[in-house]
Amino acid sequence: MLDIQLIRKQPDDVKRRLNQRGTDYTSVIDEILSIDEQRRLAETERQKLQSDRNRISKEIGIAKKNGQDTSAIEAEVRGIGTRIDEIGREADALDVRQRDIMLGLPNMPHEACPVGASSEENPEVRTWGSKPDFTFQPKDHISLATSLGLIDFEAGIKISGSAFIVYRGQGAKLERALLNFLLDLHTTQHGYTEVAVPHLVKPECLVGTGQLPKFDDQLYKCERDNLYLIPTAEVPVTNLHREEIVATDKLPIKYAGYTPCFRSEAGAAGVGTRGMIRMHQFDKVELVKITTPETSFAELEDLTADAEKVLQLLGLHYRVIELCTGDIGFGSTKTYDIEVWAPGQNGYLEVSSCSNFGNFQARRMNLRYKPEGEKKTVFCHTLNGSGTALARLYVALLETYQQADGSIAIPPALQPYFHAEKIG
RNA sequence: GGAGAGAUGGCUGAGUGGUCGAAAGCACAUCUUUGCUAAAGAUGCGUAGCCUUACCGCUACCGAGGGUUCGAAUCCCUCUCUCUCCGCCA
Repeated sequence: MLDIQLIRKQPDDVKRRLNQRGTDYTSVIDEILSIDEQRRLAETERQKLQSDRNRISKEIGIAKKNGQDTSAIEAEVRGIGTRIDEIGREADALDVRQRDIMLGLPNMPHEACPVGASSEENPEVRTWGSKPDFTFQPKDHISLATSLGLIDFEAGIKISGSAFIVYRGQGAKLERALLNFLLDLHTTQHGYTEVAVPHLVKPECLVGTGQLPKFDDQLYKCERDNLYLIPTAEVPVTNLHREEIVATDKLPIKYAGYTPCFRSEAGAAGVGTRGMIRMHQFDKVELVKITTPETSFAELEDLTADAEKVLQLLGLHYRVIELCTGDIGFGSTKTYDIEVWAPGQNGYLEVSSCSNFGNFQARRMNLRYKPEGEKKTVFCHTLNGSGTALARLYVALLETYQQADGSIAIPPALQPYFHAEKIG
């Protein structure tokens, strides 16, 4: 959520920066300002009336003690009460309306965020490694995983429908090995605390991280219990500190957590959904940081490097791109995507998206800290990035390490977890 | 699922209709004094909003939401959560 004070003070600046996303927010900001002004007028009036009522009610109390008749003055206060109800309803309605609009408003891209209209204009920041050469025609992960019996695509469809898969045998073990490798790397080498969190969350958590109210159709919901399946561990992990004033010496807080992720992917069916590249359920290790405003952008660089380390250790070629203003996510102010090379796709797959949300999420979940020597609390900055998504990492691994005889080599870093040098 | 108890400021914990935003203690901050790895005293110390250049001031908040009343932490209703016991269960 944006700061209403900032919108009031620098509306043109806010409009300019939001409009860089490629949508015109001019009229929305004007509407917010108009509602805000009406709201404050009503609020001031209400408070004045409440003040009157408090004062007179106290006088009544005193008069009654002295045995005086107060019926006339009580009638007067009753009238004030009626007016408080009226003006109060108006103020509350305006407040709700203002909040609803504010919750639907995206974050402002950072000033340094590259301006662009779409993903076409995302600049490449750096690359690591190179595309592997094959002496044979490389296969894609679908045929590799099927012929080696690692993944049963039909079984996934049978029990849950399309875009669900079943890992079997060595295939299931490979997924488990990757998970352990990732969690161990981040917790022992990068200083993250491992957390295992619920996979079902209350709606307010999703409001906190920004998925609600706007992206309700992308989520699986358990209607009867009013709980949602998490689309990413970002939601429960960041919300661990919702409504808190965290101690300054605890910052930065760094969490690594594995969870499955559930996404309905409404409207995403069709192109690019074959195999295991886009699924309704996939595993992911997520990195989350809660920091002070001063350090968040440096922490973003570190977080991205932590995610890159995964691909480096596994020997997978990748590139890092920065998302331009037209492609950046709803709550983010700056985002790096890490894309791994998948030979069977002849293309790059996004395995991590590392973002700094500034205080956008912190405002929504009221997450603050009190700086040393300051009286006022300040909103924290929140960051997260995949470290990394498992399914696409799995794809890149199979396709990169496939051998001429159809087997899959296991990179050395993963062997202590997989307990074998190859599959097949 | 059944029965009971509870929810007050960073913590402990008073407060059952009228200067209660809330006693007291602890913790914390500043200062003073005595001194030496501490003690005593003084003062301050919740959050948010409105109004203000600022100061001042005002309003709301005692789990949440309604209600009664001139006036609610306090009375009534609904809900949520926590704890204890029973049942069921991986």
